Amino acid sequence: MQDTELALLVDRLMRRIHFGLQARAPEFDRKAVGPSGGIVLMTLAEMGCCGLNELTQRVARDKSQMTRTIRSLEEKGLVQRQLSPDDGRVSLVSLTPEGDQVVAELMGTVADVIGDLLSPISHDEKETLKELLTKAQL
Amino acid sequence: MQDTELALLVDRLMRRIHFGLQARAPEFDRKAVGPSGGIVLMTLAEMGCCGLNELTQRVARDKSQMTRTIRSLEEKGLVQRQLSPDDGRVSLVSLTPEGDQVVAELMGTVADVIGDLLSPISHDEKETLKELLTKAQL
DNA sequence: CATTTTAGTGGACTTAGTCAACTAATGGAT
DNA sequence: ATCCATTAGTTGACTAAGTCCACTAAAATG
Repeated sequence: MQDTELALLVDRLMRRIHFGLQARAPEFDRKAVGPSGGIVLMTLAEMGCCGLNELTQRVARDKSQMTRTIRSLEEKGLVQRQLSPDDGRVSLVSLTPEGDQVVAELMGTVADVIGDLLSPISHDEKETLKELLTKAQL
Repeated sequence: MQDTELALLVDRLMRRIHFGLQARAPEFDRKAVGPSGGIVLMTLAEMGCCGLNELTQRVARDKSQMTRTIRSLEEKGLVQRQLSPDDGRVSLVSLTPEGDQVVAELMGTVADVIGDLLSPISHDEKETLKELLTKAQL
């Protein structure tokens, strides 16, 4: 019943990651992708080429918002789209080479920030945490 | 190095909780406190009476935003403030009886939503998750 | 075919976050 | 005491993100 605490813990952790990244944004976010762009880019790196809708589901955001985020990333040359040959409705999104590079930098910084934040727990505990969160989400 | 994944996992979980609550908001959020108000109320329940700044640190938000959130909750009669007798700068914030009640309903719904979302993992695993997240944050 | 779903887009609006400037109380330092 | 730096909180102006709804066009259903 008091799993409520979990919501607060997750929220706090998220916010702290956010703050950590924010502080270092000037150093690494040359393309000004911002938090939402960053999430999308990293997710895209994880999923490879995929439909916009699929991506939207994964990051659990509104599809209209995703349209705008992708457009912005496209304008920055980090992402490209092409119509699916199989289904004329879906537009497949993928990282450009430049996008790959931005993702790499981004991931480096994220890993740094998380490393700092989670320094109180051991490597094994981090793995456990990751496993649990992964398992929790289907 | 690929702790990056953790950021995505945490973000996703947060978003799913958010969606789950959003969907049920009409049923329980009579006071329209919204996500940010909800976080503050629950945190306040956890901390008891505390200074605004202390609260701001805990929820890891901007203090100017907190000023506004608290004012809104105050106008709804869910929260009250009084100047600290020890320090004329700090205004102590606490839940009103009505605030307590709103928090109780809110926590019920949050527990529900999290229960649904985390159904793939066992009770023990949930405890582990909570412990790890707690330990991770000092 | 006609109908319903599904993918994606656009508009209008609300909420939340950001950043800098400001007031006022406090805690030292001399 | 008094000057100075710090800390708590507030305000304003702005940007970013989320939400909701209506819409187009391409599948899928049957």
